[in-house]
Amino acid sequence: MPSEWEEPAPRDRRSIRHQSTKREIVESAWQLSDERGVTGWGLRDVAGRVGMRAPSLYVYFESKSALYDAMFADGCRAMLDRIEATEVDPDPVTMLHRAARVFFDFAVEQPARYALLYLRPVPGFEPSPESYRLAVAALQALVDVLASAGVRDASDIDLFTALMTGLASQQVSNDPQGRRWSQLVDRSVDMFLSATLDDSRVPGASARPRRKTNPAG
Amino acid sequence: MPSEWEEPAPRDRRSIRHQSTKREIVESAWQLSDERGVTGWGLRDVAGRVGMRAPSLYVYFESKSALYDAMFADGCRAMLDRIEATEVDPDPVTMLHRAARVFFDFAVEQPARYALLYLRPVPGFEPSPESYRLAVAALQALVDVLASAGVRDASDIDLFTALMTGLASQQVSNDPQGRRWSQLVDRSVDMFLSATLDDSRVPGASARPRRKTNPAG
DNA sequence: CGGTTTTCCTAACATTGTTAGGCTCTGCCT
DNA sequence: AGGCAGAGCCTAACAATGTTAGGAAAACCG
Repeated sequence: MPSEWEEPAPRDRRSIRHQSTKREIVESAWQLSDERGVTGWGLRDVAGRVGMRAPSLYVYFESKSALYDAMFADGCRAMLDRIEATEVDPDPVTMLHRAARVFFDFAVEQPARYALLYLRPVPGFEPSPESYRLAVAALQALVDVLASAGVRDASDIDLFTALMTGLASQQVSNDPQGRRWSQLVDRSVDMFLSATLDDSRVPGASARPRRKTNPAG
Repeated sequence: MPSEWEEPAPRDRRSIRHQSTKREIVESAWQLSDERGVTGWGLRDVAGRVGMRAPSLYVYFESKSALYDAMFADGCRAMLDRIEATEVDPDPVTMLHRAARVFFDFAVEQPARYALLYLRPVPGFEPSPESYRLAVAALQALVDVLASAGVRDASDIDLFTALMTGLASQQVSNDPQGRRWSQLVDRSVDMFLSATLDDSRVPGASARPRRKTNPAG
Protein backbone atom coordinates (compact mmCIF):
# COMPACT_ATOMS: atom_id res chain seq x y z
CA MET A 1 0.00 0.00 0.00
CA PRO A 2 1.25 3.49 -0.87
CA SER A 3 0.82 4.64 2.71
CA GLU A 4 -0.16 8.14 1.49
CA TRP A 5 0.40 9.61 4.92
CA GLU A 6 4.13 9.82 4.41
CA GLU A 7 6.05 11.21 1.46
CA PRO A 8 3.76 11.55 -1.54
CA ALA A 9 5.44 9.91 -4.55
CA PRO A 10 8.52 12.13 -4.79
CA ARG A 11 8.34 12.46 -8.56
CA ASP A 12 5.03 14.30 -8.38
CA ARG A 13 5.51 17.96 -7.67
CA ARG A 14 1.81 18.63 -7.69
CA SER A 15 1.21 16.24 -4.90
CA ILE A 16 3.56 18.26 -2.75
CA ARG A 17 1.66 21.43 -3.47
CA HIS A 18 -1.54 19.57 -2.70
CA GLN A 19 -0.35 18.49 0.70
CA SER A 20 0.97 21.93 1.46
CA THR A 21 -2.40 23.51 0.68
CA LYS A 22 -4.07 20.94 2.85
CA ARG A 23 -1.84 21.96 5.72
CA GLU A 24 -2.61 25.58 5.06
CA ILE A 25 -6.33 24.86 5.29
CA VAL A 26 -5.93 22.93 8.52
CA GLU A 27 -3.87 25.73 10.00
CA SER A 28 -6.49 28.31 9.08
CA ALA A 29 -9.12 26.10 10.65
CA TRP A 30 -7.11 25.92 13.87
CA GLN A 31 -6.65 29.65 13.76
CA LEU A 32 -10.41 30.13 13.49
CA SER A 33 -10.95 27.58 16.25
CA ASP A 34 -8.65 29.55 18.52
CA GLU A 35 -10.51 32.75 17.76
CA ARG A 36 -14.12 31.61 17.74
CA GLY A 37 -14.18 28.13 19.19
CA VAL A 38 -13.97 24.77 17.51
CA THR A 39 -17.51 25.03 16.18
CA GLY A 40 -17.58 28.78 15.66
CA TRP A 41 -16.72 28.89 11.97
CA GLY A 42 -17.98 27.64 8.64
CA LEU A 43 -16.40 26.34 5.48
CA ARG A 44 -16.86 29.74 3.83
CA ASP A 45 -14.73 31.27 6.60
CA VAL A 46 -11.88 28.82 6.19
CA ALA A 47 -12.05 29.14 2.45
CA GLY A 48 -11.91 32.93 2.69
CA ARG A 49 -8.79 32.73 4.81
CA VAL A 50 -6.90 30.72 2.23
CA GLY A 51 -8.26 32.80 -0.65
CA MET A 52 -10.79 30.34 -1.98
CA ARG A 53 -14.52 29.77 -2.14
CA ALA A 54 -16.11 27.11 0.00
CA PRO A 55 -16.69 24.42 -2.65
CA SER A 56 -13.02 24.46 -3.56
CA LEU A 57 -12.21 22.99 -0.18
CA TYR A 58 -13.79 19.79 -1.44
CA VAL A 59 -10.76 19.35 -3.65
CA TYR A 60 -8.83 18.71 -0.44
CA PHE A 61 -11.38 17.33 2.01
CA GLU A 62 -14.44 15.31 1.18
CA SER A 63 -16.49 16.95 3.93
CA LYS A 64 -16.26 19.30 6.87
CA SER A 65 -16.02 16.24 9.04
CA ALA A 66 -12.95 15.16 7.08
CA LEU A 67 -11.43 18.55 7.81
CA TYR A 68 -12.13 18.06 11.50
CA ASP A 69 -10.53 14.67 11.18
CA ALA A 70 -7.38 16.19 9.73
CA MET A 71 -7.38 18.69 12.59
CA PHE A 72 -7.86 15.86 15.05
CA ALA A 73 -4.92 13.95 13.61
CA ASP A 74 -2.85 17.12 13.68
CA GLY A 75 -3.75 17.69 17.32
CA CYS A 76 -2.85 14.12 18.20
CA ARG A 77 0.57 14.57 16.65
CA ALA A 78 1.06 17.78 18.63
CA MET A 79 0.14 15.98 21.84
CA LEU A 80 2.31 13.01 20.94
CA ASP A 81 5.26 15.29 20.31
CA ARG A 82 4.88 16.85 23.72
CA ILE A 83 4.71 13.53 25.48
CA GLU A 84 7.65 12.10 23.64
CA ALA A 85 9.66 15.22 24.42
CA THR A 86 9.23 14.56 28.13
CA GLU A 87 12.63 14.15 29.72
CA VAL A 88 13.03 10.99 31.68
CA ASP A 89 13.95 11.20 35.33
CA PRO A 90 14.92 8.37 37.59
CA ASP A 91 12.59 9.59 40.32
CA PRO A 92 9.09 8.17 39.78
CA VAL A 93 7.46 11.00 41.70
CA THR A 94 9.05 13.56 39.44
CA MET A 95 7.96 11.54 36.42
CA LEU A 96 4.39 11.46 37.61
CA HIS A 97 4.34 15.19 38.04
CA ARG A 98 5.76 15.56 34.56
CA ALA A 99 3.12 13.27 33.11
CA ALA A 100 0.43 15.37 34.73
CA ARG A 101 2.07 18.56 33.54
CA VAL A 102 2.45 17.58 29.93
CA PHE A 103 -1.22 16.80 29.77
CA PHE A 104 -2.47 19.78 31.70
CA ASP A 105 -0.15 22.28 30.02
CA PHE A 106 -1.39 21.11 26.67
CA ALA A 107 -4.92 21.95 27.75
CA VAL A 108 -3.84 25.38 28.96
CA GLU A 109 -1.65 26.34 26.04
CA GLN A 110 -3.72 24.80 23.27
CA PRO A 111 -7.29 24.98 24.49
CA ALA A 112 -8.79 24.52 21.06
CA ARG A 113 -6.71 21.42 20.35
CA TYR A 114 -7.43 20.07 23.79
CA ALA A 115 -11.14 20.66 23.29
CA LEU A 116 -11.27 18.89 19.95
CA LEU A 117 -9.21 15.94 21.18
CA TYR A 118 -10.74 15.35 24.59
CA LEU A 119 -13.97 17.29 24.91
CA ARG A 120 -15.38 16.34 21.50
CA PRO A 121 -17.37 19.50 20.97
CA VAL A 122 -18.31 18.77 17.37
CA PRO A 123 -21.76 17.13 17.21
CA GLY A 124 -21.53 14.60 14.41
CA PHE A 125 -17.79 14.07 14.39
CA GLU A 126 -16.07 10.79 15.10
CA PRO A 127 -12.38 10.36 14.32
CA SER A 128 -11.52 8.07 11.46
CA PRO A 129 -9.72 4.81 12.25
CA GLU A 130 -6.44 6.36 11.09
CA SER A 131 -6.79 9.38 13.34
CA TYR A 132 -8.05 7.26 16.15
CA ARG A 133 -4.90 5.21 15.91
CA LEU A 134 -2.92 8.41 16.45
CA ALA A 135 -5.02 9.19 19.50
CA VAL A 136 -4.32 5.73 20.84
CA ALA A 137 -0.62 6.24 20.15
CA ALA A 138 -0.68 9.45 22.17
CA LEU A 139 -2.50 7.72 24.98
CA GLN A 140 -0.01 4.86 24.82
CA ALA A 141 2.87 7.30 25.03
CA LEU A 142 1.32 8.75 28.15
CA VAL A 143 0.88 5.26 29.53
CA ASP A 144 4.57 4.63 28.91
CA VAL A 145 5.47 7.74 30.85
CA LEU A 146 3.21 6.61 33.65
CA ALA A 147 4.87 3.22 33.60
CA SER A 148 8.22 4.90 34.04
CA ALA A 149 6.64 6.59 37.05
CA GLY A 150 5.72 3.21 38.47
CA VAL A 151 2.02 3.40 37.58
CA ARG A 152 1.18 0.23 35.72
CA ASP A 153 -2.15 -0.98 37.01
CA ALA A 154 -4.92 -0.39 34.48
CA SER A 155 -7.36 1.11 36.91
CA ASP A 156 -4.67 3.36 38.34
CA ILE A 157 -4.09 4.63 34.84
CA ASP A 158 -7.79 5.22 34.32
CA LEU A 159 -8.02 7.05 37.59
CA PHE A 160 -5.10 9.23 36.65
CA THR A 161 -6.47 10.13 33.25
CA ALA A 162 -9.93 10.81 34.68
CA LEU A 163 -8.35 13.09 37.22
CA MET A 164 -6.34 14.93 34.60
CA THR A 165 -9.20 15.31 32.14
CA GLY A 166 -11.43 16.51 34.95
CA LEU A 167 -8.97 19.15 36.06
CA ALA A 168 -8.07 20.18 32.54
CA SER A 169 -11.71 20.56 31.59
CA GLN A 170 -12.39 22.71 34.61
CA GLN A 171 -9.38 24.79 33.76
CA VAL A 172 -10.45 25.25 30.16
CA SER A 173 -14.07 26.04 30.90
CA ASN A 174 -13.89 27.85 34.23
CA ASP A 175 -10.57 29.55 34.45
CA PRO A 176 -8.84 29.98 31.10
CA GLN A 177 -6.23 32.35 32.47
CA GLY A 178 -5.69 31.75 36.17
CA ARG A 179 -3.43 29.25 37.78
CA ARG A 180 -5.90 27.93 40.31
CA TRP A 181 -6.48 24.57 38.69
CA SER A 182 -2.84 24.32 37.83
CA GLN A 183 -2.00 24.14 41.52
CA LEU A 184 -4.65 21.51 41.99
CA VAL A 185 -2.81 19.39 39.47
CA ASP A 186 0.18 19.11 41.74
CA ARG A 187 -2.02 18.47 44.75
CA SER A 188 -3.92 15.79 42.93
CA VAL A 189 -0.72 14.12 41.86
CA ASP A 190 0.34 14.01 45.49
CA MET A 191 -3.03 12.62 46.41
CA PHE A 192 -2.74 10.06 43.66
CA LEU A 193 0.73 9.13 44.80
CA SER A 194 -0.25 8.61 48.39
CA ALA A 195 -3.07 6.33 47.32
CA THR A 196 -1.51 4.22 44.60
CA LEU A 197 2.22 3.96 44.96
CA ASP A 198 3.52 1.68 47.63
CA ASP A 199 5.67 3.29 50.26
CA SER A 200 8.87 1.67 49.08
CA ARG A 201 8.80 4.21 46.25
CA VAL A 202 7.46 7.20 48.11
CA PRO A 203 8.96 7.41 51.54
CA GLY A 204 6.36 9.85 52.75
CA ALA A 205 3.32 8.03 51.47
CA SER A 206 0.84 6.06 53.44
CA ALA A 207 1.70 2.49 54.24
CA ARG A 208 -1.68 1.32 53.01
CA PRO A 209 -1.26 0.96 49.27
CA ARG A 210 -4.87 0.08 48.58
CA ARG A 211 -7.69 0.60 51.02
CA LYS A 212 -10.79 -1.43 50.86
CA THR A 213 -13.79 0.17 49.23
CA ASN A 214 -16.47 1.49 51.47
CA PRO A 215 -19.64 1.91 49.45
CA ALA A 216 -22.28 3.95 51.17
CA GLY A 217 -25.13 1.76 52.34
CA MET B 1 -42.69 40.83 40.88
CA PRO B 2 -44.87 38.17 39.20
CA SER B 3 -42.00 35.70 39.36
CA GLU B 4 -43.36 33.88 36.30
CA TRP B 5 -41.24 30.83 36.98
CA GLU B 6 -43.56 29.66 39.70
CA GLU B 7 -47.33 29.46 39.63
CA PRO B 8 -48.74 31.47 36.71
CA ALA B 9 -51.51 33.73 37.99
CA PRO B 10 -53.86 31.04 39.32
CA ARG B 11 -56.97 32.68 37.89
CA ASP B 12 -55.81 32.24 34.31
CA ARG B 13 -56.64 28.80 32.99
CA ARG B 14 -54.92 29.44 29.68
CA SER B 15 -51.66 30.14 31.37
CA ILE B 16 -51.83 26.71 32.93
CA ARG B 17 -52.34 25.08 29.56
CA HIS B 18 -49.46 27.13 28.23
CA GLN B 19 -47.09 25.90 30.91
CA SER B 20 -48.26 22.35 30.43
CA THR B 21 -47.56 22.49 26.69
CA LYS B 22 -44.16 23.95 27.45
CA ARG B 23 -43.42 20.99 29.66
CA GLU B 24 -44.62 18.63 26.97
CA ILE B 25 -42.22 20.21 24.49
CA VAL B 26 -39.31 20.00 26.92
CA GLU B 27 -40.10 16.37 27.61
CA SER B 28 -40.20 15.55 23.91
CA ALA B 29 -36.88 17.29 23.52
CA TRP B 30 -35.37 15.18 26.29
CA GLN B 31 -36.83 12.10 24.70
CA LEU B 32 -35.15 12.97 21.41
CA SER B 33 -31.93 13.78 23.24
CA ASP B 34 -31.97 10.35 24.82
CA GLU B 35 -32.53 8.71 21.47
CA ARG B 36 -30.26 10.71 19.20
CA GLY B 37 -28.04 12.78 21.44
CA VAL B 38 -28.46 16.30 22.73
CA THR B 39 -27.66 17.81 19.35
CA GLY B 40 -29.18 15.10 17.20
CA TRP B 41 -32.57 16.65 16.54
CA GLY B 42 -34.13 19.76 15.04
CA LEU B 43 -37.08 21.93 15.86
CA ARG B 44 -39.16 20.18 13.22
CA ASP B 45 -38.58 16.88 15.05
CA VAL B 46 -39.72 18.21 18.41
CA ALA B 47 -42.67 19.93 16.81
CA GLY B 48 -43.69 16.71 15.08
CA ARG B 49 -43.64 14.86 18.36
CA VAL B 50 -46.10 17.24 20.00
CA GLY B 51 -48.26 17.45 16.88
CA MET B 52 -47.15 20.85 15.68
CA ARG B 53 -45.10 22.50 12.97
CA ALA B 54 -41.76 24.03 13.80
CA PRO B 55 -42.72 27.72 13.82
CA SER B 56 -45.45 27.07 16.38
CA LEU B 57 -42.78 26.27 18.93
CA TYR B 58 -41.95 29.95 18.89
CA VAL B 59 -45.18 30.55 20.77
CA TYR B 60 -43.51 28.82 23.69
CA PHE B 61 -39.82 29.46 23.24
CA GLU B 62 -38.23 32.42 21.59
CA SER B 63 -35.44 30.32 20.07
CA LYS B 64 -33.96 26.85 20.05
CA SER B 65 -31.45 28.13 22.55
CA ALA B 66 -34.33 29.08 24.85
CA LEU B 67 -35.61 25.53 24.57
CA TYR B 68 -32.18 24.23 25.53
CA ASP B 69 -32.27 26.64 28.42
CA ALA B 70 -35.57 25.22 29.63
CA MET B 71 -34.07 21.75 29.34
CA PHE B 72 -31.04 22.92 31.26
CA ALA B 73 -33.20 24.31 34.05
CA ASP B 74 -35.21 21.10 34.08
CA GLY B 75 -32.03 19.06 34.34
CA CYS B 76 -30.76 21.21 37.18
CA ARG B 77 -33.94 20.64 39.12
CA ALA B 78 -33.63 16.88 38.54
CA MET B 79 -30.07 16.97 39.86
CA LEU B 80 -31.07 19.18 42.76
CA ASP B 81 -33.85 16.78 43.70
CA ARG B 82 -31.42 13.90 43.79
CA ILE B 83 -28.96 15.74 45.95
CA GLU B 84 -31.60 16.95 48.36
CA ALA B 85 -32.99 13.44 48.62
CA THR B 86 -29.65 12.21 49.92
CA GLU B 87 -30.13 10.74 53.35
CA VAL B 88 -27.86 12.17 55.96
CA ASP B 89 -25.56 9.84 57.82
CA PRO B 90 -23.47 10.67 60.85
CA ASP B 91 -20.42 9.00 59.33
CA PRO B 92 -18.53 11.46 57.13
CA VAL B 93 -16.97 8.68 55.08
CA THR B 94 -20.38 7.30 54.22
CA MET B 95 -21.55 10.78 53.36
CA LEU B 96 -18.67 11.32 50.99
CA HIS B 97 -19.41 8.10 49.21
CA ARG B 98 -23.02 9.15 48.91
CA ALA B 99 -22.03 12.52 47.51
CA ALA B 100 -19.94 10.81 44.88
CA ARG B 101 -22.71 8.35 44.12
CA VAL B 102 -25.46 10.87 43.67
CA PHE B 103 -23.37 12.68 41.11
CA PHE B 104 -22.07 9.66 39.29
CA ASP B 105 -25.38 7.80 39.24
CA PHE B 106 -27.00 10.82 37.70
CA ALA B 107 -24.48 10.64 34.87
CA VAL B 108 -25.15 6.93 34.39
CA GLU B 109 -28.92 6.99 34.59
CA GLN B 110 -29.52 10.28 32.80
CA PRO B 111 -26.66 10.57 30.32
CA ALA B 112 -28.41 13.15 28.18
CA ARG B 113 -29.16 15.38 31.15
CA TYR B 114 -25.66 14.93 32.48
CA ALA B 115 -24.22 15.81 29.10
CA LEU B 116 -26.26 18.99 28.73
CA LEU B 117 -25.52 20.12 32.28
CA TYR B 118 -21.84 19.33 32.56
CA LEU B 119 -20.42 18.55 29.15
CA ARG B 120 -22.05 21.47 27.33
CA PRO B 121 -22.32 19.79 23.95
CA VAL B 122 -24.43 22.51 22.33
CA PRO B 123 -22.19 24.92 20.41
CA GLY B 124 -23.75 28.34 20.91
CA PHE B 125 -25.65 27.66 24.11
CA GLU B 126 -25.04 29.43 27.40
CA PRO B 127 -27.52 29.07 30.25
CA SER B 128 -29.56 32.13 31.10
CA PRO B 129 -28.92 33.83 34.45
CA GLU B 130 -32.07 32.18 35.86
CA SER B 131 -31.02 28.71 34.82
CA TYR B 132 -27.50 29.36 35.88
CA ARG B 133 -28.78 30.18 39.33
CA LEU B 134 -30.36 26.74 39.43
CA ALA B 135 -27.08 25.18 38.43
CA VAL B 136 -25.38 27.07 41.23
CA ALA B 137 -28.07 25.92 43.62
CA ALA B 138 -27.42 22.31 42.64
CA LEU B 139 -23.70 22.82 43.10
CA GLN B 140 -24.33 24.47 46.43
CA ALA B 141 -26.47 21.55 47.54
CA LEU B 142 -23.60 19.24 46.65
CA VAL B 143 -21.24 21.49 48.58
CA ASP B 144 -23.53 21.21 51.58
CA VAL B 145 -23.44 17.44 51.38
CA LEU B 146 -19.67 17.61 51.14
CA ALA B 147 -19.61 19.87 54.18
CA SER B 148 -21.57 17.29 56.10
CA ALA B 149 -18.87 14.86 55.05
CA GLY B 150 -16.24 17.12 56.55
CA VAL B 151 -14.99 18.52 53.25
CA ARG B 152 -15.05 22.28 53.54
CA ASP B 153 -11.87 23.59 52.00
CA ALA B 154 -12.54 25.24 48.64
CA SER B 155 -9.74 23.53 46.81
CA ASP B 156 -10.75 20.17 48.27
CA ILE B 157 -14.20 20.76 46.84
CA ASP B 158 -12.77 21.66 43.46
CA LEU B 159 -10.63 18.59 43.49
CA PHE B 160 -13.58 16.43 44.35
CA THR B 161 -15.78 17.85 41.61
CA ALA B 162 -13.01 17.61 39.05
CA LEU B 163 -12.53 13.99 40.00
CA MET B 164 -16.23 13.25 39.74
CA THR B 165 -16.73 15.05 36.44
CA GLY B 166 -13.67 13.31 35.04
CA LEU B 167 -14.92 9.88 36.03
CA ALA B 168 -18.48 10.58 34.98
CA SER B 169 -17.38 11.83 31.59
CA GLN B 170 -15.26 8.75 31.03
CA GLN B 171 -18.19 6.61 32.03
CA VAL B 172 -20.57 8.40 29.70
CA SER B 173 -18.26 8.47 26.71
CA ASN B 174 -16.26 5.26 27.09
CA ASP B 175 -18.39 2.79 28.93
CA PRO B 176 -22.10 3.62 28.90
CA GLN B 177 -23.11 0.20 30.19
CA GLY B 178 -20.31 -1.36 32.20
CA ARG B 179 -19.54 -0.82 35.82
CA ARG B 180 -15.83 -0.29 35.43
CA TRP B 181 -15.80 3.42 36.14
CA SER B 182 -18.36 2.99 38.81
CA GLN B 183 -15.88 0.99 40.86
CA LEU B 184 -13.29 3.67 40.28
CA VAL B 185 -15.63 6.13 41.92
CA ASP B 186 -15.40 4.30 45.21
CA ARG B 187 -11.66 3.93 44.88
CA SER B 188 -11.24 7.58 44.11
CA VAL B 189 -13.33 8.53 47.10
CA ASP B 190 -11.04 6.46 49.26
CA MET B 191 -8.08 8.10 47.66
CA PHE B 192 -9.60 11.48 48.24
CA LEU B 193 -10.33 10.61 51.83
CA SER B 194 -6.82 9.50 52.59
CA ALA B 195 -5.45 12.70 51.16
CA THR B 196 -7.82 15.31 52.53
CA LEU B 197 -9.49 14.22 55.71
CA ASP B 198 -7.44 14.32 58.84
CA ASP B 199 -7.07 11.06 60.66
CA SER B 200 -9.24 12.12 63.58
CA ARG B 201 -12.19 11.57 61.27
CA VAL B 202 -10.99 8.55 59.36
CA PRO B 203 -9.18 6.16 61.61
CA GLY B 204 -7.65 4.26 58.73
CA ALA B 205 -6.46 7.23 56.76
CA SER B 206 -2.95 8.52 56.44
CA ALA B 207 -1.70 10.71 59.22
CA ARG B 208 -0.50 13.31 56.76
CA PRO B 209 -3.50 15.47 56.00
CA ARG B 210 -1.77 17.59 53.38
CA ARG B 211 1.52 16.78 51.75
CA LYS B 212 3.69 19.43 50.33
CA THR B 213 3.58 19.90 46.58
CA ASN B 214 6.41 18.46 44.59
CA PRO B 215 6.43 20.11 41.16
CA ALA B 216 8.65 18.37 38.68
CA GLY B 217 11.62 20.56 38.04
C1' DC C 1 -72.57 38.42 20.97
C1' DG C 2 -68.02 41.53 20.00
C1' DG C 3 -63.44 42.12 20.77
C1' DT C 4 -59.07 40.49 22.26
C1' DT C 5 -55.61 37.24 22.78
C1' DT C 6 -53.70 32.82 22.20
C1' DT C 7 -52.50 29.20 19.27
C1' DC C 8 -51.34 27.31 15.15
C1' DC C 9 -50.62 27.41 10.27
C1' DT C 10 -48.26 28.28 5.51
C1' DA C 11 -44.82 30.77 2.99
C1' DA C 12 -40.58 32.33 2.87
C1' DC C 13 -35.66 33.96 4.17
C1' DA C 14 -30.71 33.44 5.64
C1' DT C 15 -27.19 30.49 6.65
C1' DT C 16 -25.19 26.05 6.56
C1' DG C 17 -22.85 21.90 4.27
C1' DT C 18 -22.74 20.00 -0.15
C1' DT C 19 -23.13 18.69 -5.34
C1' DA C 20 -23.03 19.63 -10.41
C1' DG C 21 -20.84 21.25 -14.02
C1' DG C 22 -17.64 24.12 -16.41
C1' DC C 23 -13.44 26.95 -17.19
C1' DT C 24 -8.33 27.34 -16.88
C1' DC C 25 -3.90 26.09 -16.21
C1' DT C 26 -0.34 22.64 -15.29
C1' DG C 27 2.56 19.00 -16.60
C1' DC C 28 3.41 14.76 -18.93
C1' DC C 29 3.73 12.15 -23.47
C1' DT C 30 4.57 11.45 -28.13
C1' DA D 1 5.61 21.87 -30.13
C1' DG D 2 0.91 19.90 -29.81
C1' DG D 3 -2.42 17.73 -27.38
C1' DC D 4 -4.60 15.78 -23.70
C1' DA D 5 -5.70 14.12 -18.88
C1' DG D 6 -6.47 15.92 -14.74
C1' DA D 7 -5.76 19.19 -10.87
C1' DG D 8 -7.53 23.38 -9.03
C1' DC D 9 -10.81 26.74 -8.70
C1' DC D 10 -15.06 28.91 -9.90
C1' DT D 11 -20.38 29.95 -10.07
C1' DA D 12 -25.01 28.19 -9.47
C1' DA D 13 -27.84 25.72 -7.02
C1' DC D 14 -29.92 22.12 -3.61
C1' DA D 15 -31.30 20.40 0.97
C1' DA D 16 -31.65 21.10 5.74
C1' DT D 17 -31.67 24.18 9.60
C1' DG D 18 -33.23 28.03 12.65
C1' DT D 19 -36.16 31.81 12.18
C1' DT D 20 -39.61 35.66 10.75
C1' DA D 21 -44.01 37.52 8.61
C1' DG D 22 -48.54 37.44 8.37
C1' DG D 23 -52.94 35.39 8.56
C1' DA D 24 -56.80 32.14 10.10
C1' DA D 25 -59.14 29.71 13.64
C1' DA D 26 -60.06 28.86 18.34
C1' DA D 27 -60.46 30.15 23.21
C1' DC D 28 -61.53 33.34 26.36
C1' DC D 29 -63.84 37.36 28.65
C1' DG D 30 -66.79 41.22 29.01
